[in-house]
Amino acid sequence: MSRRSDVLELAVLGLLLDAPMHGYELRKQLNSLLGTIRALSYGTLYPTLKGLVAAGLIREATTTDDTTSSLAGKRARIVYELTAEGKERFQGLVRSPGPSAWEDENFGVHFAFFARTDTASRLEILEGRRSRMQERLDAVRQAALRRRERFDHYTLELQRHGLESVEHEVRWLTELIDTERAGNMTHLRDPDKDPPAPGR
Amino acid sequence: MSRRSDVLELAVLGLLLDAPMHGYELRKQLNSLLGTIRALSYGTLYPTLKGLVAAGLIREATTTDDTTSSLAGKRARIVYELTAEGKERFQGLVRSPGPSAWEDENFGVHFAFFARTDTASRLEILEGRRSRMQERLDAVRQAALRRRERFDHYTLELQRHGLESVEHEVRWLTELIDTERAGNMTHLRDPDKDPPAPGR
DNA sequence: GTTCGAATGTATCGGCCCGATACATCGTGA
DNA sequence: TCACGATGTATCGGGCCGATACATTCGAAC
Repeated sequence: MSRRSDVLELAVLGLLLDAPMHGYELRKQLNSLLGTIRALSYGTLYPTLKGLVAAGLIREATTTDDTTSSLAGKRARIVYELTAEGKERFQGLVRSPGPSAWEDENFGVHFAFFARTDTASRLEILEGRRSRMQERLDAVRQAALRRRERFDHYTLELQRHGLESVEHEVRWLTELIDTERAGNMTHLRDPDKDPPAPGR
Repeated sequence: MSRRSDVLELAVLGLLLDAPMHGYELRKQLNSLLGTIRALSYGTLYPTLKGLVAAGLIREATTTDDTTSSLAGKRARIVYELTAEGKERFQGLVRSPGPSAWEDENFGVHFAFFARTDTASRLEILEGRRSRMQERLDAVRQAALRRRERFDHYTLELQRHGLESVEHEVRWLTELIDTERAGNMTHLRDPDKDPPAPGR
């Protein structure tokens, strides 16, 4: 209930922002969206949905098509939609650098919903992530210098690969930041629409 | 008890293979070894140690230095060492392609203990991981082709970055496999010592 | 037309593992 | 001497996963 992971909440609210959905669809969309990055299991999803309803961020909207309704069956099928508080909450979450957003597994989820926010928030989060990755780079390099001989060949290879991966991410983030800044320049006056610089 | 995660067990047994240790040291070594890859928390470590003792894979060896012993204090300090079954079990684990070894977070741990096994096992695991990564590559590329237009700019960027990361890992694995094969050629007759091809 | 399997849909339960926390001792430097 | 940080063991609450159960609907094969 209390320390709900933020990022799951963000994902559910973000998807419901596009359109009302039921749980099954929610899971499918998220898993196709994030692919290998992160999966959402039913064991997490349904309790989360209940929590969000209890918190007043989403609400149940029973299906409009009653073509099936005789009397007994009543196929269970619960469509959820955002409340006003839910939309507000999503905006708060997607901009917030709340602690969990910086973790390796969570950052990608956060990023996947960037299209629903504005350039300023995007830049803040991208830069926050990049500076953290650079700190990590420095820390690992320091450590490597200090006790290089204590490690065997394979551990060193692992370190090297890890380092290169982080460097790769830093380059990616820098690219995105530059694009974002360039795009920001060209259409300063409408913060709602956000066609991010054309080039793919 | 039952479905113990394999990789934790591997790590603990692997470290104890080098030298007997107590929990605190175990945790420090592992976290410095794996750095950002994976952390081991006390909430996991101590139950795991108990489980391993119960399974007869490790045994408690009370500290030899009794310089401190007056009578009351008896600073709690439990040194663990491998049993014969433990060493056997480790060899089984480090070679086994047991399901958990292929997960993203676990493969690195497995890899970190490569120095304790032989070239054949290393090659099997490296190639297993590579082929899985290539499958993932294909799957993601397929998916991207099929429904490219359904995703927004940021989701596509996420996909691209993910793809590049996997490609990077495949290149790394290929390098390692080549080195391993070359090293295997040059000293076929002693599988115990394994000075893996000099180049860093 | 019927039947059978795959997709759609909701829900729970056991369990791993993390993060926080508590408690105790030791070494060291101000 | 006294405080603080490192060493050390241990537990507890809880989030999230994986498996599983169960019901309905649709399409394809026969």
